[in-house]
Amino acid sequence: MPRKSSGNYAILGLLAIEPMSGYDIRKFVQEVLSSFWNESYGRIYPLLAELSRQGLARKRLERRTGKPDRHVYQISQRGRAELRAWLRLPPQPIQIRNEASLKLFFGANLSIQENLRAIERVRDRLLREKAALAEFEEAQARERDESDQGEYFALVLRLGQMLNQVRLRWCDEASERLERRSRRRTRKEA
Amino acid sequence: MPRKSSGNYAILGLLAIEPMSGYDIRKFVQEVLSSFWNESYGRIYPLLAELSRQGLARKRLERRTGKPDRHVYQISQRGRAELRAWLRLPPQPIQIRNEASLKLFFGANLSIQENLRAIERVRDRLLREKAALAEFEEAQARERDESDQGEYFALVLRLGQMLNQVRLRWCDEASERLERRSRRRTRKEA
DNA sequence: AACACCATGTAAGCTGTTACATGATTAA
DNA sequence: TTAATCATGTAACAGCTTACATGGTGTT
Repeated sequence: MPRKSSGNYAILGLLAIEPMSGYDIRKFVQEVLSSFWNESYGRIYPLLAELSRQGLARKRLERRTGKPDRHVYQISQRGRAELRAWLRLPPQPIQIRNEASLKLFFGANLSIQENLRAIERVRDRLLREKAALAEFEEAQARERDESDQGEYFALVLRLGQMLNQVRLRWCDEASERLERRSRRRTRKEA
Repeated sequence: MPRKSSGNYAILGLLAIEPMSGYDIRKFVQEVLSSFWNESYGRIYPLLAELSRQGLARKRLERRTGKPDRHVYQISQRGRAELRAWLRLPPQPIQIRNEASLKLFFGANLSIQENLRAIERVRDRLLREKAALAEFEEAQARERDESDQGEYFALVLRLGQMLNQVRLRWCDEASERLERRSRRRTRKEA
């Protein structure tokens, strides 16, 4: 049996937390998982249909007044079993494409000043992320969710915060190093 | 004009460091860039051909005795200009798929012990990465490369080390939290 | 002779994004 | 009525991996 792609299981895992629509899933992924996962609409809807066809999730129409109707998917017992089996497999290696790092690695092709500005922009992004993470933490603290799901959510949130913090520290360090180098250069030219 | 994919420029950037063959590029990416970038053979060779067709790199056959001949690509002046233009564009957002984090996020579907073992495996991977990074640092220190390229290499190497370190710290913290939770649970059952 | 590494390339097929099409509801 | 958000889906295309095919060279 060819191993199914992780996208299937990512969605199955979310349905195991609570029943969701495709729209919910997209939102959840963007808001909560974005620091280590992504799924687009173009994948979510076909994958939901497939999960439904395979009997791993059940689709039901939720009629609502005041808001558009929606298709809510609920994980089945077989779905949970498949999810657990997948969770036990060794994880695939991390896949990453960090264009900002790549560009800095090629920084020798630009001026030091341009690279300093690039690092500044990275820092801005990190500060915005930091604020978003802090909001999550507050929301979490307010909810006082003692469930297992709450615990694992807290763990990955903490990882996100630690990574964010260390990246910010790196920005400071890198800026300082480049500024020193820039000053050394000006002195030599004089 | 449709914006070309970053793969083109990643390869162009490597050729700007020194002339390389497809094989060299693959090796370099795996050894040096793997913490933030990846390119497979299936992309490298077609992209090299395209760069050559567009006049951004020149291909030449290097005949060697004692080793197989190889096709070495050298960046052209136009290639350097295109590279600089790309470097100045704002970077694409980070793309990441971290299956290990995703699985831990879904940890509530497994036992605490299973999740602890998963974290142990992550830690092992990180320790191996740490050793590889330390080797790089030593090689760097030995070379005493004072060029700009050496400086930018050192910067991204440093980022890699800081991220590795903080991830290891997170493993310790997460293990401790889960162990506490596990003990609390056993007490309650008693 | 076998294995490891060097070296180049292609084809099939999956993965994943983007743009498009469609329409409901709510608030300004 | 305009914009924002909620909501579902598809089609075209680009990105990317994997397996395969092929062959040279060096070491054990």
